[in-house]
Amino acid sequence: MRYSEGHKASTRSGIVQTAAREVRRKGASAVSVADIMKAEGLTHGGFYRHFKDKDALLIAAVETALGEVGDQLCQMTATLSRAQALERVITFYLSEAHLEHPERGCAFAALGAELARYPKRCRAPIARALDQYRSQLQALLPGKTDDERKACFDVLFPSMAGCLTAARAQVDPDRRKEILGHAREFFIKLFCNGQFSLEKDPK
Amino acid sequence: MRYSEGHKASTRSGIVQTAAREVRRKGASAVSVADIMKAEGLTHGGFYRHFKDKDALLIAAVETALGEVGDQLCQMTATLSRAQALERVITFYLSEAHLEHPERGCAFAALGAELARYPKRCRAPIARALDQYRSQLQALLPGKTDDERKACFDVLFPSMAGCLTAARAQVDPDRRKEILGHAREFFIKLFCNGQFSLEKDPK
DNA sequence: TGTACATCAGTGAACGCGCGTTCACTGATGTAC
DNA sequence: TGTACATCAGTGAACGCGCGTTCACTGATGTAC
Repeated sequence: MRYSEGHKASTRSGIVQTAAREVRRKGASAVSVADIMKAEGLTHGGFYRHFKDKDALLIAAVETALGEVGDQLCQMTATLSRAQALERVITFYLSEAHLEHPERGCAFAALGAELARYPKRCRAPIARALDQYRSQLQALLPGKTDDERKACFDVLFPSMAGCLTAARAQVDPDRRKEILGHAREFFIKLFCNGQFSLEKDPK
Repeated sequence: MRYSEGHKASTRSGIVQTAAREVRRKGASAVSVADIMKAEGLTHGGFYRHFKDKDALLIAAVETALGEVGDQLCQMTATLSRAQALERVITFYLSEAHLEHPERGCAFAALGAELARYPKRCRAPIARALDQYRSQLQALLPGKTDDERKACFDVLFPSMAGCLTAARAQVDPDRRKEILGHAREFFIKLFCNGQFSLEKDPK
């Protein structure tokens, strides 16, 4: 059968969206090409009309997942002052919703160390996507220059991701919330209540 | 053939050691029972004389890996004051040696989100092992009570692990070191140069 | 002391399974003439 | 306008492969008598 204009692009986009969700939920190695295609109502054979191989899908999925959350964070803080924006970002990132729904959340938190173990060909595009995530979000962070804001990102986001992951690694719901609470309290106090200055020490 | 006393225990221990290393290097799903046994000079069939299944090995490997690094951190700080110990811990955790050698480092940093996706039966033992890691290391952390030190662990270790993971996810060596440097500078400044107090606000 | 049997860590062929990937095929529609 | 052919997203059987797990077997040594 012949399909309408844009049909192929929309199929591809659906595959990527589903992959972005499932990869965050189960990890890259636990997600199969056939599962993704089935979720889209297709069969596995057609996959290779859209992607060279599974690695290409993984790259697209991670890029999409990071972009989605980046956009979401920018949107939800668009009308806020920088100080309010930062508190909003931290509160959202360390929220119970984010804890319970890795499949809709930050891909770095969901995949973490897996990203560093992807096949060689995937590493560079993924590293680039992470740096792009930083570029997108740096405007929300404190610092007088872009370099300072970037340095802030390099610490704040991976740190929050680590705490979120630690909470997710726990089983007991109270313990999960406890870790998240400790982290939220810490980062809010630190970055929003002015107890710590990120400025360089005058040498 | 019949083996000397303690032979079985030492074989088992060798399997666990190798698994602890390889799991941190490649991730749990990329390590096969056959590979581990081969590395021990054995064949895959004998594995089931030592472990019920692969999950049981994973649990033992994670417990062992966490315990090793916990012991190492305690030993290297045994003769130091608490302030010196904390700086030593941060410097070691965020060192380039740790960056480049996940297979000998912190299992939480090496496995991260994977731990939260292990088969159900593994989750509780692993969560317990993580809490034991915290109990072992809390004495090195600032805080007036055990609860305060535990809360400090809940933030500091996952945060450092997240930053280490972010560095490992990068490809360019300079960028890897840059992230690690930002994190080291931040945590040292914060916890060792007294710019931030972890005490609760008096309400 | 000698003999028959029990033990049990380790062997390696075999199993069923799910995976990524390939490929001949389908069939509705566009296009050339 | 009608006909023959080209296009190409999607199908589903088939492939080779590596995996976790099972199991009948091995063989050196311990033990019972």
